[in-house]
Amino acid sequence: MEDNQPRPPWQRSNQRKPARVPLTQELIVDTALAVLAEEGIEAVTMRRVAQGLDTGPASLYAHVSNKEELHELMADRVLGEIPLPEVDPAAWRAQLKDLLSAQFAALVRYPGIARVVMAIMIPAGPNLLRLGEVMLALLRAGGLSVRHAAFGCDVVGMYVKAFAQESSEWRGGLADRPETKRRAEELNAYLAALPEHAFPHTVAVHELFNEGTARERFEFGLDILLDGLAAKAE
Amino acid sequence: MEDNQPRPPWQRSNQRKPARVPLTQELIVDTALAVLAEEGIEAVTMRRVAQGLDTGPASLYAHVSNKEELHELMADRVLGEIPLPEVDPAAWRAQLKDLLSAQFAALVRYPGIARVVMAIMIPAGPNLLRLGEVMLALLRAGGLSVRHAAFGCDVVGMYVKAFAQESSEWRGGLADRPETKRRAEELNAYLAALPEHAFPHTVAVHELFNEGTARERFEFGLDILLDGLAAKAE
DNA sequence: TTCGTGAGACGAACGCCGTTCGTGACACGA
DNA sequence: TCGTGTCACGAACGGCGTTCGTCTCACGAA
Repeated sequence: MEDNQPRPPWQRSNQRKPARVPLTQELIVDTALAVLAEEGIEAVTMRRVAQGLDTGPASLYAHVSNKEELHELMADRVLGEIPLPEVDPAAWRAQLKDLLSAQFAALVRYPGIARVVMAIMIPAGPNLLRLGEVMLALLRAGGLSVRHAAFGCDVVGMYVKAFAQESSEWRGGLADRPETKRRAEELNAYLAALPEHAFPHTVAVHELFNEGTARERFEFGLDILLDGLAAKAE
Repeated sequence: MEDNQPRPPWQRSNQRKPARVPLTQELIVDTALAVLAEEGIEAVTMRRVAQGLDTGPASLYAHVSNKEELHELMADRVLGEIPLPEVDPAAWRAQLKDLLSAQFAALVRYPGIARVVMAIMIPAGPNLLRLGEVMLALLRAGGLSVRHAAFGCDVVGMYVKAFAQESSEWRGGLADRPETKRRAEELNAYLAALPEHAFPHTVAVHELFNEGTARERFEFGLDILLDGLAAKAE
């Protein structure tokens, strides 16, 4: 990150503050994502991001109008990292599944960003638009009507976002050791002590909650959705 | 809400502050839900709730340990309002669909509560437990294995929560007139001006975003999910 | 070379927020 | 009558998003 080479004297001479970086929107988003990856989403405050750039919070507002806008920029960047396939109509189902899995993975990699994505009402970022276009193309290639493709795109996207939110929130909460672990143990004890006549199924199922990775459960629902969408094709 | 009947004098005599109400957890949750219904979720602050009870924020902490706990209590209350059916194995699919629709309706009635429900990692409230039990019973009645029932319950519940969150957030944002309306118009103009060769499907579909009620789209995905789950039955 | 100008960095402050602490009022059993 | 413990609450702390006004400084015109 840092440039340790000795600078030519004519460059050092007239610069009081040694490494004055110009501070762009891109740089701000970079720093915000770094903070997110290391300290979680609620650490991404204007003050914390500014501190990561060795400046004050007021300096950010020249490049970003809001904390909300910063969050949207972060989300767009994260979802922009995933590679988009060339649409192959014969393989639309597999391609769509891969694409959605990649979305899931990208969202989970930055724990907490999924909540931000869910809060974005209108996906107007450039990367989000491209992503939506490809998903629509895949569904159309699968033989769905325009209407079904639109609805299906919506439903499937929401499923991925929601699962990523829950999954990463749980992971983020689990990483913070004492609180969540204690609650999980409490719940286990609570469920084990539950009156079995009143909650037979809950008791029967309760060990499955801790078992089964998030990815497994994610794919279970995803397959169901894709099957259902394929059945709507004409 | 208020009791305007004149009180017997012996009740009035030794009470300096005229209507000193004892301030219980239930009362706090009531007030919080009233604030939520009228002013949205982000108005539900400790200070605002306390103000609604004519007291200071510190007074709440005797009955509620956290803002987070308050939120969970609110969520449990809202989801507890929905009536649970007697499980009829022959009608499991219709019963499940009705139950999920009722969940959706309850979550949308208090705009913003869906986000809270999503953030609850472990549904340990009494009403949430009862709800889960019935959903599991319905899926088991539909012939699913324990494992599939557990996963299906998870998936379906998440779908409802996510859809309610998006839907109510949009509705909440729409009620606040100027900002969201402006963005929607901006997006319409933006999409209309989109290069059609690069985003053919997005352009073709863009009017469907504003059309089609949330409920319609909700049921579209719900039917797909239920079909898929029914197909897993043995 | 000098000077005006405009964009950007930033210190300080405002009004919120969640939460804690210490005090004080008050009902109740001894 | 007198502890005593519960609960309401005023005051305060630290942190947040955001705004305002000032100051620096590169750059083009004269």
